[in-house]
Amino acid sequence: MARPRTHDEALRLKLLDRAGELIAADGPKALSLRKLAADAGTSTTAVYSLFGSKPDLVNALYTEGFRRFGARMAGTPLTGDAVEDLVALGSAYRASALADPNLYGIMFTKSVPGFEPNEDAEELARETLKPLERIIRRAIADGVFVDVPPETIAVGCWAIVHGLVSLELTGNLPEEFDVTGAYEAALRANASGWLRPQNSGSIPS
Amino acid sequence: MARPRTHDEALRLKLLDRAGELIAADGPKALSLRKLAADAGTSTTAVYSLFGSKPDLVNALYTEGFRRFGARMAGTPLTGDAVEDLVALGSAYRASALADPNLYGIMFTKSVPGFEPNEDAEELARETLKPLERIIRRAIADGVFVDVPPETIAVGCWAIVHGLVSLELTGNLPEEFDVTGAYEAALRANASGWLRPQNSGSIPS
DNA sequence: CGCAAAAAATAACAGCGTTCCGATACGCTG
DNA sequence: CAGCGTATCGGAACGCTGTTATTTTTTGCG
Repeated sequence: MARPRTHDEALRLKLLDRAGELIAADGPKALSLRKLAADAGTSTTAVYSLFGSKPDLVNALYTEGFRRFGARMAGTPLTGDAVEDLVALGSAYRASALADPNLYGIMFTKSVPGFEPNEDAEELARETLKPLERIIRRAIADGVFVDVPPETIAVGCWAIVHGLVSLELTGNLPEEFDVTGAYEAALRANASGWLRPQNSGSIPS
Repeated sequence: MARPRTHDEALRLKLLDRAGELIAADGPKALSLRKLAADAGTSTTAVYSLFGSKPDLVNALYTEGFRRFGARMAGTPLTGDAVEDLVALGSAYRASALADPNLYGIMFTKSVPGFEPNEDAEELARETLKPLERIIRRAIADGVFVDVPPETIAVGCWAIVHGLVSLELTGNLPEEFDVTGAYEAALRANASGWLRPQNSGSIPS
């Protein structure tokens, strides 16, 4: 009845892969549909038939980014000590960002101007923060953390890791700064701030 | 000797003003030199003779943003209580961001793709964080905060306010979330985490 | 075998930042 | 006062972008 499609799943993956490379190498600005299509040996139309538009292509990258990010978070070994576990999750968060800074920009800092994630992608993104919530809920239930809404603490934890990573990636940290050390100290200080008074005896040096 | 210039300081201010409005209204993506020039009743060449390029124009916006931001920070009344003063500065930071979110994006989240602030602008930006450093240095000297490099604490404080504000501006906070309350609680928890043990008795509820 | 339909590639469109170039309008000089 | 030199300006042009329309190609079925 018609011509069989060659814009298949393989090409879709190839384009996604190459798009990731382009962004990782030279930032979101360097991702051009024309260059992308030329690199993949096809035409710009392929992107439109496979993804719909450039924002939709970015949405696919966003989703893939959160898949990897979620795997890192869910795969972080936990000890049961809430403060240490929050530090560990924060370190995984940072490692994920440093592994592909430009992908991180797409995921967390709206670095591609016209792009907004769709509902599915946002749901996936929210899902990746579940390990964080679990730790906090348990710590509150066990009386280790103060009894405030868990969202409050979760947002605070997310904020400090996101803030630290953003500052690091945008080059806003001082020269000759022990990033890893300061990062862990800041995470520990932040987490310790939510300890109930009788548990707050141990403060980092 | 030659034709007198009509691309003068007044036009420069007019362009900057209008550029700020365009960005504030529809985001950095909506700032087009052609539209800007047309709105100001001049030609695109004017922008190039007055600023040099689009990134240079954005640099002027960046500088103006940090001038206002610095005034807010320096004008925040302080009490001498380190934790409360850090909360106050953090609230001023948030107020500044909410007053013009898109300007905040230019200043702190590299929301204009090709733009990098020049050396003068970066120096001005660093200067605005001086009040933060002063508070921290005194708190360490007074034995209120633990004896770590002040940069470590400063970065931690900057990170949490930047992280919280970023999450708020990108719409990543939960629905029906008491932002102001959670913001202050998180700031207080973070600052409290740097208290020396004997001073850490009072934790927010 | 030819025809219709589906898919892919090419070309076109509108917009962008930037640069070039001809037109313009002034101050100095003769 | 006329005319020239020159600094300045505005419009047009260049190369790029994302997107859309059009044309070409390819295929299975009657």
